[in-house]
Amino acid sequence: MILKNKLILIDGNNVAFRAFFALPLLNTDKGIYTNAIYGFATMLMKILETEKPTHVLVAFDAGKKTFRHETYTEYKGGRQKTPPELSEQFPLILELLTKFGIKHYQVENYEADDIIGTLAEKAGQESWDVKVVTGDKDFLQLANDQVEIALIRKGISDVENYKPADVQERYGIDPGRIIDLKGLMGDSSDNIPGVPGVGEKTAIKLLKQFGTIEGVYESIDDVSGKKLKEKLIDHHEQALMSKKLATIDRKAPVTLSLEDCQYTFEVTSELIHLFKELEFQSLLDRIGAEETIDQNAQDEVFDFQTLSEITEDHLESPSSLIVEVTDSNYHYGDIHGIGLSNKTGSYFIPIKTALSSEVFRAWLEDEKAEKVVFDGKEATVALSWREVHLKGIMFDIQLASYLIDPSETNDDLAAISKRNNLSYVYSDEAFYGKGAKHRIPEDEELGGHLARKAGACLELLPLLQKKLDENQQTSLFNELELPLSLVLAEMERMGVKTSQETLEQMGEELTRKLTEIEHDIYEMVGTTFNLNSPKQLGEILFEKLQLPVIKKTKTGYSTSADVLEKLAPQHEMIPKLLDYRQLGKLKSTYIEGLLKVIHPKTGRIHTRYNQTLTQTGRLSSIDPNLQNIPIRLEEGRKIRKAFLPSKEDWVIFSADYSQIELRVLAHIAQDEQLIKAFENGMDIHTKTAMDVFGVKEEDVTSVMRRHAKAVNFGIVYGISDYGLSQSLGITRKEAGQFIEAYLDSFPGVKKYMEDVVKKAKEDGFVTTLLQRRRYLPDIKSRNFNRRSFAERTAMNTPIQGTAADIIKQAMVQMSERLVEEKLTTNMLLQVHDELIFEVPENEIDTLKRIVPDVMENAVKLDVPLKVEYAYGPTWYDAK
DNA sequence: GGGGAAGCTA
DNA sequence: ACGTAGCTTCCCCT
Repeated sequence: MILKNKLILIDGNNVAFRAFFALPLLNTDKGIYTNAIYGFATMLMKILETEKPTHVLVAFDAGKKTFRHETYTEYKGGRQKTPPELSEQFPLILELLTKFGIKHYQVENYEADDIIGTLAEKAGQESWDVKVVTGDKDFLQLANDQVEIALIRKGISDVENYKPADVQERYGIDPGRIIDLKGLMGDSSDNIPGVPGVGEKTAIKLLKQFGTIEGVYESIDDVSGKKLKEKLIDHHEQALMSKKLATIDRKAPVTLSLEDCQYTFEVTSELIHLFKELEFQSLLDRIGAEETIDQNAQDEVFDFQTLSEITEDHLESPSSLIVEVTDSNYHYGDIHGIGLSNKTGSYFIPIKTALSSEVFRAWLEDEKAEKVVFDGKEATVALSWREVHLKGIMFDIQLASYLIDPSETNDDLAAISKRNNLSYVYSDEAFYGKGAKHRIPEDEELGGHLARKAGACLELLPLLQKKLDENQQTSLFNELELPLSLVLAEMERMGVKTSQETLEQMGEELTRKLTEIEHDIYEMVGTTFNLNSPKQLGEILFEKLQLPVIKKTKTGYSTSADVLEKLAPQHEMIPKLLDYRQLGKLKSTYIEGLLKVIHPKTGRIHTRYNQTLTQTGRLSSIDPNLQNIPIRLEEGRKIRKAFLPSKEDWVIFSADYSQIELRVLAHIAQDEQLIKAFENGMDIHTKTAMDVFGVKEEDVTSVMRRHAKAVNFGIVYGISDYGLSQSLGITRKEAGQFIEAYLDSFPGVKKYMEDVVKKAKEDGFVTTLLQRRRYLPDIKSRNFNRRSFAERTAMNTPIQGTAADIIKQAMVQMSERLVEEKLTTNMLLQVHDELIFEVPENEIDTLKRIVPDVMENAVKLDVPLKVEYAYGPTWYDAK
């Protein structure tokens, strides 16, 4: 069988522009912008994978002037200049194509359109399959039985394929009439005038009636509508010229033959090299290039010694210390070796040697022996499970790196090293392999890796110290984050006692209810299907039952709770479905999920806090996430009954900041109104309602208060009229008026919002009260969505981040205070604005005094902080 | 194994 | 086409 040739023609300029504007302004360590290149490569790979072409060509526009300018000097006039951040990416896009083995081509005086038109025609005549990839609708004129147009819709990888029938379906005209359509309606992006006042709808109507522009003018008397007729007559010439401009030349002087475009799929080492240079890790994964150990790293000789006996001489201060854990969850993993580095050298210590050495154990526990670590919390917890109490951590590379720039990859020592021009460390992923390929090598090989890691930490110490200092983050590091990491280590190691029986009982009840609901639904609908599949559910609701489609997702119908609520009156199964969703969530995530992570030896759940992840400075919690245990609905809230104190007659004691974010806002914005309201102990939502709606306190209705509350949330999140309208179910205009009224009532807030965005534009970053930092490169983006998001982030991050600073400070002080007061109380959990303790009965009164004291005075603000507390036999009762 | 939808928290 | 910050589960495709 002879395989049919398949030619892909790509509109290079168009794809590059789209990629550039669709993606954030990515750049490599060396400061090369890569977003357009990345987007181009992503699109290319997708096309090559799905289409498997035999021939490929990427066509580019040549120069500024084309033959179309002879027809109309204003052609493509008024276009914004190509941003330099994009133009500098073009040479690399060409290099990328070369390394893919793909031909690129341009012709003086002609546009990419004409090259593509000419070659598409040629290939079509030879009965090849042709596909044109572009974002420009003009190309639809080329569609025919051989030529299909792939229109990029939004983003970079979302395409819509047009065969002639699809053009007919979408526009109601044949592909050949697209030029008439453009001739009538014009095209603002190419500055093609068309006929003023004629848009897509009118143009299509005319073409359906008369066929072509020429047809329209031949029968101009039959055109209905006096105004329209006049406009057409007045702009006769212009319409014909516009049509000419929109016509793709299929006879352009293309010297390239079809065979010149031959393409064979091949992953070359050159391509891999380029991807590495451009830091396209995800694309490397996609072409199946196993992350190999960096050539540079491998080449660099690294001297180290494997110790079979440890003496004091090996333990200089400071030393970097790597405690390597086998499992990603350090509560469960084994330690498989120790790396050590100081001015006497770098060492690998096999784990047996380490744990059996009295000298080494004593050194680990010696507060005065200074250690530099990478993730001290991990090392502390892992050793603590083995009854070794690590002391003397003076610096944590991971934490420091996170404070310097939270947006960078901070969980990979190799990446941090690279950013600081150290190249001999292997990344853990490359060294151990990932997924099914994960393996832990024998000591001989392992030793080098750990010694290199230790060596890098020691070298990074002064570099990161200097950066912290330049950022004025030294005290944030020393006084807050480093001590906090040790507090968190204790909390994680302690864990929280969880009743398996309680969870199991709740699980059984949920299973019963779920089975019943499931059957009811099947009966009502008359068929069985997977209730958990949004796809199957969508088909049932919107096709079988013909319910109205309220919202769509990228992949199909939306079946989210807000959609279902709107549909509830239309079908009796919907409320059942909502119940099913709610209970199903409880069962799978919370009952089964939590049962899986109760530690078999301690009977407790040991979460891990990620201290180096969030962009705002908050903690996050994983495996399990104990920061999203249900509370809003009673059924879910009952899950909290499973969380208990360790011992009899102890209680769970919970304390939370009241309105911390609005208080922080009042302080940062120095808004007199808001500060006064908090000083007077007012209900802040009521106060907001009074000001926004201009009523007296006693006249604030519950609806007004609810709206005011939503406005307050909106303010904290970086408000938009759209967002507020969504959350309140009001129009965008009304939401806009609420916001305006709010900002008039709180002028300090208004000024803050303006100033913080301005400052972010100047500095490129925003900061919190304690000098935490977040960079916002998108704040200068030309893409409205990206820029708006960055602006909201600029408003929100100092607020959310300062609140995080405050509770972190409180945790450090609370931990010290518990020691000072010789209490046996344990701090167990942190949930962003809330601390949870387990407390023996005889310490409750003390805690009632010191917890609010510490939390309210952790940081001095110009507004009072307020803490509320509660306690009871389970977490559920601490309300 | 990964991406998307959905839903839980502050 | 869109309120801030997260994590886990499920489906479904590769």
